Amino acid sequence: MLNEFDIFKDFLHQQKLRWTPQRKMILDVFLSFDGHVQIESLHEKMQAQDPSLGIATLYRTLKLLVDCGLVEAHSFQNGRKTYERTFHVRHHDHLICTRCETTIEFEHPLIEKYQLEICEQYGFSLKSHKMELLGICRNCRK
Amino acid sequence: MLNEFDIFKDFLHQQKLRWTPQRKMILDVFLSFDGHVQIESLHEKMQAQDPSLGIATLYRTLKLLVDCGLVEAHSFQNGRKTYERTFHVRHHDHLICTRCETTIEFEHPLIEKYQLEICEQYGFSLKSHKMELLGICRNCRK
DNA sequence: TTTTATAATGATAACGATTATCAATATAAA
DNA sequence: TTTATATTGATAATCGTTATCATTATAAAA
Ligand SMILES: [Mn+2]
Ligand SMILES: [Mn+2]
Ligand SMILES: [Zn+2]
Ligand SMILES: [Zn+2]
Repeated sequence: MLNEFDIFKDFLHQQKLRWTPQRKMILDVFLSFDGHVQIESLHEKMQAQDPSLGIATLYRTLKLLVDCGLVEAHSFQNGRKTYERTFHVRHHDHLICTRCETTIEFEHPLIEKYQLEICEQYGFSLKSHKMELLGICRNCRK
Repeated sequence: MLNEFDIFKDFLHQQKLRWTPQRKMILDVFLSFDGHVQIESLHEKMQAQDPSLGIATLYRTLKLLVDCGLVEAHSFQNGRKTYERTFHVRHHDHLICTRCETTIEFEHPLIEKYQLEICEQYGFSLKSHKMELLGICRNCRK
């Protein structure tokens, strides 16, 4: 049973790239978080474990993880990206509260189906999609 | 019958802001474009009409136009924003070709309906949404 | 029509997240 | 081992957008 580390290793090998202690540690740290993570949090935790690790390597590795399909990058609100694991995680879209920045995850099979229909209609080959519903969450409405 | 200029003027007045020749010209130039416009195009056309007009004012005015609801700002691909008029233009979402950056506009009433249902379910007050389908367009697939 | 309070302007410096650069080092295949 | 080349960390650069600030323009009030 393949886990994320094996998948990443295979990907690197296929691309003639190399498996390094830095990449291992970054994947390790990334997986220790749940949900949406920001570079800043990853960097802090990394620094705690090994202060010699540079932030450029963190950015580079995250990009590789996205390329190999283990991670999804979101550009929600404030210009900062967030990262989310996708391996053994169901696809979903997001409700985003513009007041407290909380996100709620949801999925709707019919919306996904209609998206495909629309693409067919225009001869479009769908690779991915982004759907964000922006508003005020239950808590913030009180 | 109100047009964009009247609406903008009213908005400014409500907010105790001022109607200036620069704001008039920027709205004028903006409306002379169809579809999605980038700052760069607006700036070029502005410079042609009046080279003394500064780019800071362009950014500031676009932001006001978004605030008053006449314009929608998109952050599609490369970090650059595009602007689109919304007055007397039906709401729609976008198919975006990641190869040639062409966009196709579409609307799907049921998708919109399900979005509302999801929000109700989570006690969420929906303000706006963003839905982008990314892939390869018919032309680029050939 | 002045006066007056304050909003707007243009030039340009600053911002800030991400990328590029580069010399030193590490990896892995031969 | 050797060797080709990928990777690293430090840091400079990028670039669209904002903030700053002194000067000027607007519009309501007098
Ligand atoms: Mn999520
Ligand atoms: Mn559009
Ligand atoms: Zn909230
Ligand atoms: Zn295309």
